Amino acid sequence: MKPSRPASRKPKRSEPTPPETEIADARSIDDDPVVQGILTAISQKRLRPGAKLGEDKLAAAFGTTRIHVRQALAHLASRKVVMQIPNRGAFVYRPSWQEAQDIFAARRVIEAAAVAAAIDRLDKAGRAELKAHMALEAHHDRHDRWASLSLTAEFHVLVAKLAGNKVLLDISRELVLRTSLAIATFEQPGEPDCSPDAHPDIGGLILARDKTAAIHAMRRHIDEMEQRIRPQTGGQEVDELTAIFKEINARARTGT
Amino acid sequence: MKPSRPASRKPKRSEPTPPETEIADARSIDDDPVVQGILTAISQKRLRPGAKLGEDKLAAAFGTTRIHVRQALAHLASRKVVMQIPNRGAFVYRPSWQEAQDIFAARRVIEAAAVAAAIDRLDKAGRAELKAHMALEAHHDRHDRWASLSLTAEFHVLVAKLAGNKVLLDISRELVLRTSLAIATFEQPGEPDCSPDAHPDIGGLILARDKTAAIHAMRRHIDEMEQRIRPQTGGQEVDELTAIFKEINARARTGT
DNA sequence: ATAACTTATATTGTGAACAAAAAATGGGCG
DNA sequence: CGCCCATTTTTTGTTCACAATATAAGTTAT
Repeated sequence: MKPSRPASRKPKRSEPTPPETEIADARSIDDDPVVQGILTAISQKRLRPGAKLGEDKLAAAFGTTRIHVRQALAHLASRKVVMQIPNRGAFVYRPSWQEAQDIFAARRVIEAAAVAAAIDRLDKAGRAELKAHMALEAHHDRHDRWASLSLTAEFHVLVAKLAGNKVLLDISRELVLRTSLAIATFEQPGEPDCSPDAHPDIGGLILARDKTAAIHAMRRHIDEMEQRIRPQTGGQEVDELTAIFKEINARARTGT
Repeated sequence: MKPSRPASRKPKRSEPTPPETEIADARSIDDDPVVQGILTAISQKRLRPGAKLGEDKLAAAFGTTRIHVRQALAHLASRKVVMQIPNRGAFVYRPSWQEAQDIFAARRVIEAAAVAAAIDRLDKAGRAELKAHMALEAHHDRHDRWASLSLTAEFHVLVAKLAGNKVLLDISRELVLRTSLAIATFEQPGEPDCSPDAHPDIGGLILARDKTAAIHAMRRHIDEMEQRIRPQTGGQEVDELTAIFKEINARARTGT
C-alpha cells in the first residue's frame, strides 16, 4: 500500500476541493465584446462622462442578454470606468476635480518609471515597435478624430509595455483611460488629449537612451495635459445646477 | 409660452436619459461584506492561493444568496485577487513567478513615490497617525499571527494614505494584497511577510523628513521581502506535476 | 399658473427553477 | 492490480418571471 492516499479518512469524496489544477486556462472578462466596446467608445470620446448606460439598450445594441451586460458593467465599475448608482443604473464615470489631479500625479510617477525601465531593457524588437508607432502617429489621417485619440493613448501604453512589467502595464492602461475621462469632464471642448509634437520628442529620447531627458520630457508632457483642464467648465455648470436644485427639492420633499 | 421647453419635439418622454444627476450617491461594492471577508481572509493567509471558492459554500457561510456571492467573486476577479475558470469556479489567485517579481518592482516605484509625497505633505495629524501605528506595531501581541499580518500590511497602506493621493492609495492597497498572495505562493512556510524591524526605521525617517534616506529604506525593505521568496517550493511542485499529467491525459482522451 | 400630490411607466434588482458542464464514483477490462 | 470508460452527483451558468424603486406624466388645489 502506497502512502499516496491516506485511505480511510472521509467516507465520501476524498477531498472537497482539488486546489491546484489551473495550468493555462482562465479567460479574462476584458476580452468581452461589451467591455471592449464601452472601453473604446469612452477612449474615443463617443461616450461622454455622465452618459447613461441602460442595461436593456446595451443588450440590444450588442445583441446579447441583460445578465451579460450586467457583468460587463460591474467589471467596468470596479475599474472606476463606470459608476453604478443603486436602483438608478450605470453611468460613464465622471471623476472629481481632486481625483483628476490625483490621476495625473499618479501618471507622473508611474510613466516616469516606465520610461526608465523601457530604456534599460530596450532591444531590437522594442525599438522597431516604437519606431513603427511613431511613424503611424506621424502619418495618420489627422481629420479622423477617433483614430487620433486612439493612437495618442496607445503611445503611453506602448511605453509601459516596453518597460516589461505586466503589472505596471495594466496600471498604466487604467490610468490612461481614466485620464481620458478626466479630460473629457473638465476640458474646454475640441482640444486633443495630447499636444501633437510631444510624442516624437519622447520617443526619440527613448531611442537615444537618454534617460534623464526622456523622463523629464514625459513628466513635462503629462504636466501639459494637466494644465489643459480647468476646475469647472461653463456649459456643464448650468446643467449641474439645475440637477442640483432638482435633487435638493426632491430631498426636501421626502424629509431628508 | 416660454422657450424653456421646445414643446413639440417628441410626443412622449421629453428625454430618454437624464444624464447628470449623480450628486453624492454611489455605494461601492468594496463595502460588501463578502468582498471584505474574502479580502481579509486572504491578507491574513487563512485562504491560501489556489483554494476553491465555491458559490454555494460562500453563500451559506455569509448567509446570503448565490447571486450576491457571484457579484463579489466577479469583482475580486477583476482585481486579480481571485481567478475564475469557466465552468470550474473561482479560486484564490496564484500569481506566476514573473508576475510576483513585477508586483515587487511596481511597489518599489509606487511606494518610493508615496514616501516622498508623504514627507512633503506631512502635517500634525499625519504625524500622529503614523506614530500611533508604529506604537501599535511595536506593542501588539506577537503570538497573534493574524493580527501581525494585518498590521504589517496596514503600515504600507498608511504611508500611501499619508501621500494624499487616493488613486495611488487604491493602487497601493491592491499591490499590498497581491504581494500577500505572491508571498503565500512562493514562500517557505512560516516566515512573516515583513522583517519586524524595518517599519520603525522607515517610519522614523519619514518623521525626520529625511526624504532620500526614507526612500532608500523603503526600497531596501521591499527588496528584502522579494528576496525571501523562491521560484518553486518543493511540496507544491509534485502536486502540480500530478495535476499536469492528469490534465494531459484528459486532453489526449478527448482528442485535443 | 405654480406647486404638491397621485397615478402610470420604465428600469433595475432579486429569487427560483432549469440546463450544461465538470468532477467524482463505481464497474469492467487488459 | 492498475487503467479506462460509463454513470451519478455536484457545481456552475443561464433563462425566466416577478418585486422594488425611481422617474415621468397627469391631476388637483391654492
